[in-house]
Amino acid sequence: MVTLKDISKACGVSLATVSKALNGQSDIGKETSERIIRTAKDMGYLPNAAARALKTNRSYNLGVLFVDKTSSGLQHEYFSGILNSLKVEAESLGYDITFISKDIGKFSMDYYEHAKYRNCDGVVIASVDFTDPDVIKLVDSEIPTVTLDHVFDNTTAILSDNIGGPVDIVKYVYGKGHRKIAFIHGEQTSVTQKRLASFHKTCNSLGITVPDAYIKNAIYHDAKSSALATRELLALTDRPTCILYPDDFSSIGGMNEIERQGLTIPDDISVVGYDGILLSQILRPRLTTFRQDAEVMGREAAAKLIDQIENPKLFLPQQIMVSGQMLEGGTVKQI
Amino acid sequence: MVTLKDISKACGVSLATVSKALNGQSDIGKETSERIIRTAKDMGYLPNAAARALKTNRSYNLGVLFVDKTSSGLQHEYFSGILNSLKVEAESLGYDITFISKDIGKFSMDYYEHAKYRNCDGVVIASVDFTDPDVIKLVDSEIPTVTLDHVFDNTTAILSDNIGGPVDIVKYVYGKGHRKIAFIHGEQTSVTQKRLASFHKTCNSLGITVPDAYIKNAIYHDAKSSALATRELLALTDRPTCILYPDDFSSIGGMNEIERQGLTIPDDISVVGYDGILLSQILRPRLTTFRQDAEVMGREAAAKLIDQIENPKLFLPQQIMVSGQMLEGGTVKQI
DNA sequence: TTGTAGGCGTTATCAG
DNA sequence: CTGATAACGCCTACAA
Repeated sequence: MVTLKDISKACGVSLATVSKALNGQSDIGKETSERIIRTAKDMGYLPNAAARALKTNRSYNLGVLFVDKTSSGLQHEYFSGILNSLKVEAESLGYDITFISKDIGKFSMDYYEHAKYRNCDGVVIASVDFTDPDVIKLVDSEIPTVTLDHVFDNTTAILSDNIGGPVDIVKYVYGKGHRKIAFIHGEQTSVTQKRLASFHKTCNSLGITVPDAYIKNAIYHDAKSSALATRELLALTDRPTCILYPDDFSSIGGMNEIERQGLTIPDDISVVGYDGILLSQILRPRLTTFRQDAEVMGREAAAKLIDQIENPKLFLPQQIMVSGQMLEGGTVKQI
Repeated sequence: MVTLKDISKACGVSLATVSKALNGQSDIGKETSERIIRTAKDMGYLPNAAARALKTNRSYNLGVLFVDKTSSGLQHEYFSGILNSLKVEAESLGYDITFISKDIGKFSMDYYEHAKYRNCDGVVIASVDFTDPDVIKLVDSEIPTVTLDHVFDNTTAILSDNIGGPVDIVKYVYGKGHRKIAFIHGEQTSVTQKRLASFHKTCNSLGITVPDAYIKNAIYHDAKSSALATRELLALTDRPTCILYPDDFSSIGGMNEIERQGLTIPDDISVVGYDGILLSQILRPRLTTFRQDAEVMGREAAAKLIDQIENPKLFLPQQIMVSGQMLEGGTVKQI
């Protein structure tokens, strides 16, 4: 491994001079500087991140918290989309990404300790149980954090528009003539609460009354529970004409159930998803859904976190709303 | 931040003693050792990974190469499944995971340089273009590597059974009475070559002749290209009775095309996928497909790599075959 | 059984 | 403009 020392020998200058030249300090002669940079490249010099981190207390490394109860946040196309754009943006700004978790090896650490141990300059928190005390500890610590889809007091949050989504959806299906709209929602989280409240509010403002029986709970990204909820809805004497699902993936479970009962989509029942993942757009009929912009969410998360890291003086926690958009497919009928 | 020095002061012993006690060296008095460990915990001591890496040349950090041409290897459920289990296994063995890529920040590095810069103890190579000279450079370097689904000379490879998969599939559909079997394959990679060769060989051994027109190329994870290939197959005067797809996801494109032509699955045309991702199991009819065991692949990759890192003397490159299994769904008709 | 001291590769301060 | 030199936090002969 070639170090600064090797270069200093090769160039016949001091170690300090090499360091300065390579870091573009202004107080080095232009010629010397160029010579040093050239030989450094020739010799295949690479800075040693560990040494640099030790000295500067900056690792250029971002932690990412990506766990959910099913341990499969990564399988969810929405989240893997976020991760991907987060990675791309961070890398373009010179930062690497490391997963943060509890219990690394025999050591039992919490998230904060893990991030600290790895000298993370900051942590992006996505897809976790935000009520976990370990998450709160991390958020309350001195480590800069950015949360996704959850607001804490002193942290920047990147938020998908969980109010606007249901508004757009309900207005859309209302415009298609639907008045009996059922809503199957995911497990209790602040995201779910927002979507549900927004659903009710929008229905209310449009003069639609939603029977309690039209609200069903299920589990995100779980086709089975949505199928079950669907079956219950179809068994009602006063059936809904349109069903909103927690997400695109689970809507497939619902649609299967509908078709199993000999009904067709959208002629007998209309269906709307949520997320707008790739999958939704290759189904036939194309799924009518609300697209969350995972790419922007990931990019913003990285950008805001790095901004906070690099300009701590200017830091003000903010909530950044990332808007989505309706994707009109063929699963909602005009009635 | 609490360091060894702080603990040494608090305990009234030397820094070296603390280090030894915390690392479980045998040459420290039992009492002293216990006292040190206790106060370390009380004070909330955490080792500093950077300092340790600098000193020991071991980072307990694994690099992961996860890029494909579309920059979306992560979106592919098969790969995100591998990543997930890789992560879980590595963490349980005390290793963290960092993504490796080209061009981090203004620095333009290749994969090897990036891994070196981050002091990765080893790198898992998955989902890349294995002909990329930068990949070859990394594989040929002194950094331990493990590849997924591709064999290099001096490296351990974790291989999905791309020979056995097509064998099982062809035998299965043959058993269902099919003799006119078409195969739509993904872009040219060694994986594709193996599957294709195995397909031909198996057909041959069963006495099936496959017309050239039954072999179509498409793109992995791309519904559109599979739909197109499907259309061409259906236009043949002597149509296949069964179509094999490059993967589950793209098979949806094919199935849409089939249904758009007024044909039903499996009554008019039978269909088989590849991968056995979650999605395939929630479709109705359930997709008949060959499941690749992503969980085992990820786990083995981590385990073998770490084994190689920790026992370099005992290292022998090996090829580990991870077998899959047929998942019988409802998309292949008995004829 | 414990302590001393040197060094891993960098950066930064301060003199020359 | 350039060069010593002291840290950063940790590990490890070697000495006591």
